Amino acid sequence: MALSNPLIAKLEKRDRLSPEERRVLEAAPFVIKNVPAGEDIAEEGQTLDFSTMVLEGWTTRNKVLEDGRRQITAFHIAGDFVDLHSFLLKPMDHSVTAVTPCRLALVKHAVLTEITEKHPHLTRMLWLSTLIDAAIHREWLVALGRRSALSNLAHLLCELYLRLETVGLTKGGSFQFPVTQVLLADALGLSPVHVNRVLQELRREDFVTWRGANVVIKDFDKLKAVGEFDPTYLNLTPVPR
Amino acid sequence: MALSNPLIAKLEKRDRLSPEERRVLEAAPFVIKNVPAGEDIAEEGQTLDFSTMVLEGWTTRNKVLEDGRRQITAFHIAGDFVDLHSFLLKPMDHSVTAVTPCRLALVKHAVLTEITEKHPHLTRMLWLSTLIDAAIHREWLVALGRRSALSNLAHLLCELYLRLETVGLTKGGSFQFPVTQVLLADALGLSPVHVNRVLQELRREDFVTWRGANVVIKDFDKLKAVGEFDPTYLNLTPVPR
DNA sequence: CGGTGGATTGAGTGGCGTCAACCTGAGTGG
DNA sequence: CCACTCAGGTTGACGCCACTCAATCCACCG
Repeated sequence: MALSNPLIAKLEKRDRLSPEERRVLEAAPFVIKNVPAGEDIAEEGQTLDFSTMVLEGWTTRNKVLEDGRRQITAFHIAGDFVDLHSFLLKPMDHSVTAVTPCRLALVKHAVLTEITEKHPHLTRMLWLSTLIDAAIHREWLVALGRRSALSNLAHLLCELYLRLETVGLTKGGSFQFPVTQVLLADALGLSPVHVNRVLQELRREDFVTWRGANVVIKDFDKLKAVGEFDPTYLNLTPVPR
Repeated sequence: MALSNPLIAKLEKRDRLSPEERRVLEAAPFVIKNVPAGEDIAEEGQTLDFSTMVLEGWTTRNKVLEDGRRQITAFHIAGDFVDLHSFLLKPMDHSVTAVTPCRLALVKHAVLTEITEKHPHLTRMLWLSTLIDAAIHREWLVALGRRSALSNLAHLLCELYLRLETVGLTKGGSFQFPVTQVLLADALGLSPVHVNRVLQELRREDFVTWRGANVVIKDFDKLKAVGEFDPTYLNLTPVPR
C-alpha cells in the first residue's frame, strides 16, 4: 500500500490533484512504524526531523498541566498528517499519543521541503490541511467556551462522522470510536463522571446508540441541531486552491 | 510606509529573510483600508479574493451561536495577517471584527499565489505564521477546557504581552489593551459579570494595574506562574525553516 | 476466581451564570 | 454649566451546571 492512499483521498475532497502531484505523493519515501495503544508518538519539547501520517488507528494531540489535568486538542485518523506542523514549528508544543495500536508513516522533513521547492500547488494543499486543522480548533474553542456539554458532544460526533466518511471509515450511519469516557472527558473539557451522564442523555434522547466503540447515529439531523453543527469549516467541497 | 514593516518584523523573529524575500514583500501590491471600531472586516460565509493584514489597531476573529452567544477565537494586532487562511480556506468559517479603528492592508490572493509559485522559503514563512495561529488556538483550548478563569486570564495577558513586544507595542511592562469586559468575556468563555470579579482578583493580588485600556504588568513571574505560561508555542526563536 | 480497567451511581459542593439594580465618567445639547 | 443619556463597570442575591469524592457494578482475563 502506498503512503498516500488515505492522504490523496483526503486532499482530493478539497481540490483536484494533477497526475504529477499524485505521483510525487506516491513516490515520496517513508518509513512504516507500528505503535501500541497508549504510547506517545511525539512528545512536547521535541524537535523532530520527520512528520507522521496516520495510516491506521486513532491518535490525539494533547497537553498536560502541572497538576496532571489533560486537554486533548485534536483527534486524528487515517489520512491525517498528525504533526505536519512540526515541519515548521519547532519544538513541539504538545504531545501526540496513540489511542489504539497505530500504523504510521514517517516522512522526513527534507522530503517535505523538496515538495515545497518544486510543487507549489501541492504545497498549498498540504498547507490547506493544516489550515483545516486550525478551523477545527476554532470550532472546538466555541464548543468549550460557549456550548453546553451535550451540545459539545453532539458537535464532536457530527464532525468525526464526516471526517471518517471522507476516508471511507463509516458504515451506514455508524463508525468505530475507540475511546474511554476518561479520554472523551479530556477532549470535551469535562470530568469523566459528567461525560457519563451526558452520554446517558444522548442515549435517552435516542440520538445515538453507543456500545463499546461502536457508535450508531440514529438521527443525524437532531444531532446536528443539538450541536448547531455546520460542516462549512471542514472545507469538503473541491475548489481550486 | 511599506506594507510589510510589522510583518517583516514578525517573520524575522522566526527565521532570517533573504534580501530578495524582503524585497518581494516590500514590493507586493496592496490597498490600504481604514475601518471604524466595531465594524466587520470579513464575515462568516464570504469567499474572499484578498487577505487582510493589520497595520494598526486590534481585531478579533469570532463566531456567533444561534442564540447570540459569541466566542472570540483570536486577537490580532499589527503585523498579523488576520485572514491569511482565507487564501486557501473558502468560504470564511468565522467573522473578523475591528475592535478599535484599524488601518488594514488588503492583498490580493493572486499576489499570494505568485509568492507560493516563486518563493518557497517565503511561502513556508507565511505557512508558519498560520501554524503559530493554530498553536495559539491550542493554548486557548487548554485554557478554556482545563484552566480556571483566573489562570486563563493570566495566560492571555502573558501571551499578548510577548506578541505585542515582538512588534514593538509594549512600553516597559505595560501595553494598551482596548477591550471591554464584555469582549474579554467572549474571549475567555465567561460571563461579563464573572470577568469583572476575576479582574478584581488580579488587582487585589497585585499582579497587574489595569485602568481603562492601560495594562501594567507588575509581576510577570507571578502572572506566568498563575497562568502556567510557557512561551514555547509562540516560536519566538529564529530557526531555519 | 480474584484482579483490573472502565462504566455507573449517589451525595454533597462550588465555580460561574443569570438577573437586576446601581454607579461612574464621558459626551451632548440646551 | 447643568441636565440628560448612554456605554461600560460594579455589586448582590440566587441558582444551576458540572465537579469531587467515594462506592458499586460489570466485563474481561490470566
